Amino acid sequence: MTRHSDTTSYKDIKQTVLERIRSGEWRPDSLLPNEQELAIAFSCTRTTVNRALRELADEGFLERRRKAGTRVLSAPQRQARFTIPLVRDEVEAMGGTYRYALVSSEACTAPDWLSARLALRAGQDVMHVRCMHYSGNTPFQYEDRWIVIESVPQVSQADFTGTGPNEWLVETIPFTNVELTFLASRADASLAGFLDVPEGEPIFTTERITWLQGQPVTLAKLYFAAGYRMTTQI
Amino acid sequence: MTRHSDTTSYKDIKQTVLERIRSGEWRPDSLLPNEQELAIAFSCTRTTVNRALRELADEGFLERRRKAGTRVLSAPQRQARFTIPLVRDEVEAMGGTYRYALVSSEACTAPDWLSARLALRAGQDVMHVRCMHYSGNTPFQYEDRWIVIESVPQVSQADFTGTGPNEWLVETIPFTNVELTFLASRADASLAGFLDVPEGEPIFTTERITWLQGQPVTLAKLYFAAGYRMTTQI
DNA sequence: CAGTGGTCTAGACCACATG
DNA sequence: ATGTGGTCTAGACCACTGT
Repeated sequence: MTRHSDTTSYKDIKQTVLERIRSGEWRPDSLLPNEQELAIAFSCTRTTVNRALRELADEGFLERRRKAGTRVLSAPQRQARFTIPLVRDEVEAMGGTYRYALVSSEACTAPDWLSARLALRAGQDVMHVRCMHYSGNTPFQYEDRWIVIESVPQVSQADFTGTGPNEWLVETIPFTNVELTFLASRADASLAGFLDVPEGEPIFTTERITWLQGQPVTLAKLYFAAGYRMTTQI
Repeated sequence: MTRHSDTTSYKDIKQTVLERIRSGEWRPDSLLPNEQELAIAFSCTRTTVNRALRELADEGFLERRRKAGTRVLSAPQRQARFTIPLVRDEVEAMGGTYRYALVSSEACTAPDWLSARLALRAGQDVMHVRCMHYSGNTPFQYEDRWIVIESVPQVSQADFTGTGPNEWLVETIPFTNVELTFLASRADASLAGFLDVPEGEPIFTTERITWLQGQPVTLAKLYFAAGYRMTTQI
C-alpha cells in the first residue's frame, strides 16, 4: 500500500489474514500455515510475515507458540484499550471550560483501611486532598486522593490551591505503575452536595492506585457526575 | 537476555530507555538521539533500535515523527488494556460454578431508542433476549440483549434455553467491531428482583454494541451484581 | 531539500515446546 | 530430535515532514 504496489507489506498481510478469519476460511482453533509457507504464498520474507502475525497476536486475534504454530483464537479475546485522559483534557474535549477547586488538603496518619489497601506500615503519614473539577459551572468530577508522604516528600510543600494533585503528580513523578478499578458507588450526603445530585444517586467511580518502583504513591477515588459514560471503540 | 549475554536485544533497549526516563536523564518533551546514533551506542543495528522504540511508542511512552525525531511524552498517556472475558470464564475464575437461566426471548419490532442507537431502518425486526448469569446460586449478571435479525438471520431458529446469546453469537459470528461503554445505573424494581438487591441500588453496567462489517448486530446491556469491581493493571 | 523514521530483504542462529 | 516461532544483522529504498 504505502510502497510500490507490487510488494506485499505486513499491513496487507494483516488485512488478508483478518479477512480469511472473517470469511470463515480460517476457522477458530484452526492452525495457520507456518511462517515459511506464508512467506512463499505472499511473496515476501519470513520477517514480514512474522511482524504481521506477531501484531495480530498482540491484538488478540491469534495465539502463537513455538513448535505448536499459530492458531486462530476461538473466543476472540478482544482487548479494550483506552487512554486515560487528564480531567482537564476530557472536559476540554467535550467543549467545556475546565475549572478546578480545592476542597481540602491536610496531612494525617493513614487510616487503617488505607494502610491495608496500600500495604503501608502502621502509622505512616499521608496527605489527604479533596478537590472538584468542573466543566464550566457544572460539576464534572469529585476527587478524593491520598498521597503517601514518604514516597513523595515534596508533597509537604506542594500547593494544591491552583493546580490539582493529579497534574502535580504527573509532573513530579515521571513514571509509575497503576491499578485501575471501575465500579458503581452511591452518592452519600457529602458527595451528593459536591456533584449536585440527589443523595443515593448511582455514581460511576474509578479508583487508581499508583506505585513508583514498588512503593505505593497514591490512591485516588474519582467520582463522576451523574450520567457519565466511559466509552471506547475496540 | 534471552540470547548470548554479549548482544543487545530490543528488550534490553526498551528497559534501558524506560530507566533513563524514570531517572530523569531523558525528561518529558526532550528529544532522543536518532535511531542511527542509538544503534551505535547500543552496538546493534538500527532495526533493533527501531523495534524497541516503536513498541515504546505503541505503549504510550514515546512519540515518533519522521524528520522530527522521537520525544518522551510529557503526560504519559498510559493505556489501560484489559481483556473482556466471557461471563462463564469470569465466574469460574473466581472459583464459582457458572449457571445460566433464560428469562425471555421474543422477536419484535425495534423500539425507537434502539433504532436510533444502532442506526436501524424504521420498523426493523429484532430479537429481544433477557437472561441471568449466576455464580452458584448468587446472581452475577443480568443481561438484556437485542439482536438485529436481518444481520443474523439464523437467530430466528436459535434456542437460548440452555446457552446464552453471547456464547451463541461468538460461535456464529466470527469477527466483529465493538463499542464498549461503562456506566453506573440504578436498579429499578425488575432489575432489583433479578439481582437480589434493594431497589435503587447502584449497578455497574456495561453496554456493548457489536457490528459485523459495518452492519449493527447486537446491543447488550450487562448489569453486574452489587459491589462488582472491574480491575486492571496497567 | 534534507533528515528522520518506516519498512522490506536475505540470511542466520537460537529458544522453546512438542512428540 | 525436530519443527516452529523469536530475534538479530547488514544493507537498502522509501515516505513523510519540518526547515
